[in-house]
Amino acid sequence: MSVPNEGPILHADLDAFYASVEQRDDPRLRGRPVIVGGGVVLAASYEAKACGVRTAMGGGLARRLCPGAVVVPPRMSAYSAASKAVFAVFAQTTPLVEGLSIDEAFLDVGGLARLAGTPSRIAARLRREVAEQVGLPITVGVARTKFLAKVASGVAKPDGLLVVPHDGELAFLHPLPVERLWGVGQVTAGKLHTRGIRTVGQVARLGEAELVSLLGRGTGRHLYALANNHDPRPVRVGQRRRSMGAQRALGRKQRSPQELDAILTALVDRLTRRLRGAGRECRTVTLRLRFADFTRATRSHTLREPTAHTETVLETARRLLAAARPLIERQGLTLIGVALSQLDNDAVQLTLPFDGTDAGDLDNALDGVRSRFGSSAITRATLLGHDDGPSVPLLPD
DNA sequence: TCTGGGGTCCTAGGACCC
DNA sequence: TCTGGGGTCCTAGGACCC
Repeated sequence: MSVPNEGPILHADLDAFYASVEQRDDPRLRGRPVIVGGGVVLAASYEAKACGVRTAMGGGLARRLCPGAVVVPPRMSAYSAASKAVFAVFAQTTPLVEGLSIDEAFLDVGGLARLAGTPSRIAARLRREVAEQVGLPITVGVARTKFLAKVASGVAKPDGLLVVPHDGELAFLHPLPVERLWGVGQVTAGKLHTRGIRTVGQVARLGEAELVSLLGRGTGRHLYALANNHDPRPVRVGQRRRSMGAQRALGRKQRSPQELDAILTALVDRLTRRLRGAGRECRTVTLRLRFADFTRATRSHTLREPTAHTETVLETARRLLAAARPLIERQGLTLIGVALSQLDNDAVQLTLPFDGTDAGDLDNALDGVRSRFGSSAITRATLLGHDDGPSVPLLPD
């Protein structure tokens, strides 16, 4: 579903989301550096960011950089409740909301002008309502296109509001460093830097052919369009998830095949449960591996028929793992993950099981018990004695 | 800085079909 | 015997984002 790109578009982005929720819920944390997460930083408050603490940083380094920081364990249910409340405020503003992650969304407010005032008034009210109703700071960028709105919110952070006027788009965009462009990460920025290109304006002065030869067709064309301010993408409502994954870092420790199988089983168990909970089925099962030297590999298999059955997915994942055994023994394994893709809607089951047992019924029975008594109520025999660790959803920043 | 977890999209080669 | 062009699907890798 999409709507015509009339704009203006708001990009609303919660600031240091997990850390802000912690500061909201515990007044003692306000104004202090807060780090969410133990072994690795899941989120840092702006006070902690000022010391150089960044998301995904190791916990040890973060503590050295910011000895005064309060480190708190993540409370995922609190964050997802806060996210729901914020998205409810978005929905009060306009039905045309495209969620990007747990803490970020585009809102198309074109056509609202007569009812709700100018875009900047709408954005200011949105910020006020999120503050009053949910108690969290949020930054909003306003522009004619999604890309410019997103760049604007990035520039305005934290707790800011920035409107890019129609007649000031290039003046806003061109002085910015190339890293501000959506889709420019370390690799692309590095390639541009070696050519002496540091600003968006310099990118815009290159020809499309030149960018394509430097960066490849996909990235080259993408950057050419963005730097020249061509972003026709409309706000899309009701986008469905295209894949679902779960992974687990293993550290340097050697794992026995039995241990690996137990971890794999736990990952598949968790994933297929989520899959069924969402009423979806998958066709492709991908095994993700990371080795001791931090290189990665994937092995995948596509099934003839879509499935949401734990045993079917597990069998496929086990075969992929078995086939990768020599690779793992050579390279050493530091992470194992499973991703499910080619997701379909769960069709009504028309086929009857030929042997009188229905794997789906067993899955549903197990899911039911778990949702009533918690996921620890039923544990596979192979998992006893192994801790699968907590599951962590999308990072906020 | 010895390094989470969950996603998206793009590219390229090979198999297979017409 | 040597050979076209086009399309789709699958697999694997890579860059990037939050």
